[in-house]
Amino acid sequence: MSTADRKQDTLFVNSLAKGLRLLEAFDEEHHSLGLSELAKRTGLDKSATQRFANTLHQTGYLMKDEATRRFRPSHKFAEMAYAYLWSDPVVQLAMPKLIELSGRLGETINMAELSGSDIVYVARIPCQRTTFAATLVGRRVPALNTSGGRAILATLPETERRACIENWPLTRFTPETTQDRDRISELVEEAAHLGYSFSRNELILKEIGVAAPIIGADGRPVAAVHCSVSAYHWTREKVEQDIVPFLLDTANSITPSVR
Amino acid sequence: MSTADRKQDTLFVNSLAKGLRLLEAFDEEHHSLGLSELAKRTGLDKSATQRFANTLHQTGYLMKDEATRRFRPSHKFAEMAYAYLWSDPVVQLAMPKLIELSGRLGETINMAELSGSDIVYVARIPCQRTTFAATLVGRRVPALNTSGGRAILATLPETERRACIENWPLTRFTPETTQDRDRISELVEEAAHLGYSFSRNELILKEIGVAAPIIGADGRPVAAVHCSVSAYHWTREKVEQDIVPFLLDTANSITPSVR
DNA sequence: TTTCATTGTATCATATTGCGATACAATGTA
DNA sequence: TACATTGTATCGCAATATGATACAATGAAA
Repeated sequence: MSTADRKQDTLFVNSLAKGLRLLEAFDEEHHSLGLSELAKRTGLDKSATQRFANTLHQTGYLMKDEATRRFRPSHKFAEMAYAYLWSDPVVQLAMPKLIELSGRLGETINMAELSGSDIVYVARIPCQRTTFAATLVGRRVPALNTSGGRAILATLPETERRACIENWPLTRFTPETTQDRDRISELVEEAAHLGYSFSRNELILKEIGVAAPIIGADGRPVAAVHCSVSAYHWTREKVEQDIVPFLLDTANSITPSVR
Repeated sequence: MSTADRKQDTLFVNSLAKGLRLLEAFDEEHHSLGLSELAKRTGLDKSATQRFANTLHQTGYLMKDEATRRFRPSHKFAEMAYAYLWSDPVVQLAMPKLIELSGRLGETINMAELSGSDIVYVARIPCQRTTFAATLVGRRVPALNTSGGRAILATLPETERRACIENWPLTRFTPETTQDRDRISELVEEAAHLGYSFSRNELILKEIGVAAPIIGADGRPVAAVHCSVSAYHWTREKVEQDIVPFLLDTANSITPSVR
């Protein structure tokens, strides 16, 4: 390796990086894990896994069930979201407006931010109809598969959004989740034209999603406000008439100032 | 150090533990930090801080503003809460019931769990009146200072709760926050008698809190359902008449089964 | 504008830490 | 009961992480 590479290496602490991989082994499908499962999911050596799991337990990040010897996330995981949400000025700015919108519409209201090729939900105001997964802050889903992601993409320069549509990953959440990149391109162009994005059946069957981008002071998108409703009770026309105007008003009022 | 101490030491990875301290340096008052501030807040050597910050940046946990050279939490912080919330069966069980209660009462509804001498909020259903801090999952506050904490304590055996009241820390959030342990003891005894806890002016002036414990299958408390309302619009009598019955019904319906 | 203080970056000799191989215990399954 | 899998404990050793240090960059005060 070159001198430049070597320079990078001496500022990188491998033990920390490996330990963080244990934290990332837990997700919506892996609530608790034993040492062997942790080693498998992280690709780490068994002894290393034992050391890192023990350290995370002693520092309070993992709880250990002494009977089953399985580890699970502790409250410290939740506390990290608390620190994140305080550090994100858009969240502070948006929260009261999202709550107001939720009160007005009586439907699920979210705010998501672009993160690589995904969006991450940073504010979630649930209603009666909201599934558990859809109530949780921190959920990450592919941008191309969501109205929120498409609303954000729609505000990027044309060549940039075209590259995103061609290259970013897709995931199938329902039998109807769109995997057709041409179709997604059409939907993003439509969103660029309308100023909001519309989706149906993407994450949940019979669920309509509509999202509007939040534009930063620099003209770049920073987030999207999203509303989801049941297709059993709503049509696109009704959504455009009764929800979209308020959604756009809310999104437009959440423009973060220059720091 | 004895052989037993040495045994413990070789399974503890200091570099990981130190790196985690950097993550914990961010909170509601520290949204972004430079290297010197990180070193101060963590007690780590300047070079170590540089290495850990660089590693957390490269692994995606911290974002770095190249202009100001300051670090801030990334979406990975929020994602950790997502993993935690899936791993906590009480949260999954409770969420729809809390949403229903919120719809019925139109006020702020939370669920908090005991964590050491604190409570940590793991579900938050805000309303129009809710302050930003009170909308955030992962917030940690001293148990003795909150109706939720007292509701939980009230269900512990008498000697155990007495020890907690005598020893656990208190924090003053408002000029009216109770620091009188005798008074807290009275309030906890009252909660033991009533089955719910009542507070006023503790975290926010002119805010009334009322909480009911959620008891696990083993008879131990696991969490508390909490409602907060404005003292401008509510009295204790009115809360006891219009909120407490529904609060108790909700708390009683969230009893996690034996695993 | 200059000078000084503070913060950030880069480097290196070295000691200590963390590694991974291994043995054995405990638990689960057939 | 026997075997497979998982978890725990140990140790020799190489590589990592340490912290001291020098210097660059930036900010603040005179």
